[in-house]
Amino acid sequence: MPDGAVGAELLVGRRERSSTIALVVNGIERDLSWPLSDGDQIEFVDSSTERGRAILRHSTSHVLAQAVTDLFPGAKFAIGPPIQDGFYYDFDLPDGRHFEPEDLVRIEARMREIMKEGQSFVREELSSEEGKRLFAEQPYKVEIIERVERSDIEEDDVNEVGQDEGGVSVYRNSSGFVDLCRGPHVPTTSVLGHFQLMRTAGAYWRGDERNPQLQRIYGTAWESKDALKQHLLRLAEAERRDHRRLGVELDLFHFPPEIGSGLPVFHPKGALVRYLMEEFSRQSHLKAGYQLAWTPHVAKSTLFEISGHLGWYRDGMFPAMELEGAAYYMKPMNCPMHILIYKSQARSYRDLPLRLFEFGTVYRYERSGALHGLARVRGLTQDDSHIFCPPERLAEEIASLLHFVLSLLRAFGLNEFEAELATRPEKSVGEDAEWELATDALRRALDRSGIPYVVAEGEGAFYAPKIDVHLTDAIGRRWQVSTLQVDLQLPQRFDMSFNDASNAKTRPYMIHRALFGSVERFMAILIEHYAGAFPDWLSPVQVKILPVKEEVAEYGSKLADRLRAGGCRVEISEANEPLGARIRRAKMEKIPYILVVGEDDVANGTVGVNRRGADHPDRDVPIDRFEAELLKTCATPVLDLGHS
RNA sequence: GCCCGAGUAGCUCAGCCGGUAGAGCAGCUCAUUCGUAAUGAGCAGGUCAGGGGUUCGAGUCCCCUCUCGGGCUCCA
Repeated sequence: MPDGAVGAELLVGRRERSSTIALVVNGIERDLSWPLSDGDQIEFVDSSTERGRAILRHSTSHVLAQAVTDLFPGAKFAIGPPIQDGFYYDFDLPDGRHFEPEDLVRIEARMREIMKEGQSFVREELSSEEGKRLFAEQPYKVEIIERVERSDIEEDDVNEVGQDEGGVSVYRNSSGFVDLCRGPHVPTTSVLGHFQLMRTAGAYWRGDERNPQLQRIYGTAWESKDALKQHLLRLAEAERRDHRRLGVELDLFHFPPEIGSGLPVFHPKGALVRYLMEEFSRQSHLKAGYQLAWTPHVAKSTLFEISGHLGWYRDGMFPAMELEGAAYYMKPMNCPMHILIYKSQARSYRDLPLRLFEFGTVYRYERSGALHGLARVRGLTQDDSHIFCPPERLAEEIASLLHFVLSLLRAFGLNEFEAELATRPEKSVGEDAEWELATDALRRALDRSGIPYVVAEGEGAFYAPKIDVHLTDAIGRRWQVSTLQVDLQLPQRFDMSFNDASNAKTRPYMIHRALFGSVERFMAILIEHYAGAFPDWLSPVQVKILPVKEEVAEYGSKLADRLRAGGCRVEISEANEPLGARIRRAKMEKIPYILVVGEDDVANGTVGVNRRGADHPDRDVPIDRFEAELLKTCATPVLDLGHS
């Protein structure tokens, strides 16, 4: 290649040509038109890789900005980065205008025109002075350039400006549209096209709620028609699994407006699922050496003053109730009350570790816009535990705790985990040595557990480092569930102690830990993970018996009695509507076993078994054999308590 | 909390330019008694989220409140 040749020339005659949209030159992403020098290290960026898609999406967001400025003269544009599955762009429309749903249709049509025109993206580098002149009418762009001048670039800005040059770079389209941008971009708008605008939203400038709110448009964009289609199918699948929809369809819970936002009631089937989840958890805790605790829902201000909650967390609490001269608060956490149980007697090292466990319902004032089905509520039940142990036991305790957490999650059929180790934030309290000891104990526990983890520097609570466990559900979404925190503050605030083996008064370490996180939220995750088809042991109804006609009803009810005696949850659907209709109804209820019994079965002591998910029913199964199968699949899982 | 959108029967939704509310499913009744995803007929079901306003007249237009949805912010 001659010196000064451009990237695109490398591709002539190569198979990668059609899907390569950019280059990586010496480790930096560049346009295909980037001039190359002898000795440059080159990689091709394919549009179907995450890197390629990001470029594609970023270019699509430019086209969006161009379309909006075409259709809304005077619109100011702010930033428009690629994001997971798509892109967005933030605008400030003249006269405080807002986008309406019909606007998206017009904008999308204009974008398709721009793409059809095949406008090229041409890079140009300017001094920041030139940049500010060019964007004189674009205050948000000027603000970004000024940040570049002060070297005060935030993560949000890196798509907008090149960090590696002294000035700024811009991209011009052949139509004259120009945007501040680091690049790279696809060579022309004709490369784009597999996109869809999704929704509009308000978004604060620079993500700060004190700043004015801009109008954001979200879109999705992909390298091919098929990839776009697959993405839209995934969205439809997520909608089908939405726990709020399934909660109504399966008659599990609802949110009565008369009670208030974020305060669910559980109907019999939902309450049963909850009971099963909680009971399994409770039994597991007892087997693992926990002791139960039970504490009230309200407490005097004194308690939360000592704990510090009223100091740091007042805004997140329900306001006070005045009673006999004292202020009472709904508890936002259970820990202070568990500490009082600890403190009810003088503790010896022989009592430790003391592991207290409670399904504690707490109340938190979540802002109305933050509420989301069962996943974000104002009254939630934590499967909360506080473990008090001597300093030297900390590492061992955390390791076995993490093992317990993962075993329990696995028992619910969840297998894909990733943890985050959140370390000391800048604003925090406590001694360095304590932080180090606690963080180190967490890190060693993670190493032993074998699950992948990342270190989130400075993401810890101000009083403690923590491990957060995330899981990936059946359709690849991540949820944060368990949290495990070493508390360096509360033992001091409550002046907790125990007598060690040499009779010295010693401060215990305290571990907070919730495993489901909240029962409500965990149920939401299970509903979505299983698309409402709970594992047999959690299904509110495990077996539905359908007598073909009334004459065999008695056989059906005897069968029901027998299966119930074995501990299974069985319903009968009488023959007052056609069999097909009853099958359909039971299928929609996602019942694991539908049993059809008719004359043949009465004669032979058999059942027709229609298993959830099976293509065909299984006729003439002897009752004994079915019962054995049922008892096996409906059994509560056995927790692996093997100590690591 | 903020921006946008929505709220009509238990559920899903229709209801045009303002003229007094409609379907399917679910429910109830009767008939049907059936072998693996919808039997038929009939009946009942509504303060059109709530309040205020404009109008001869409001589900429809305007204002306020509540609730929900999508985002932003927040999640100690």
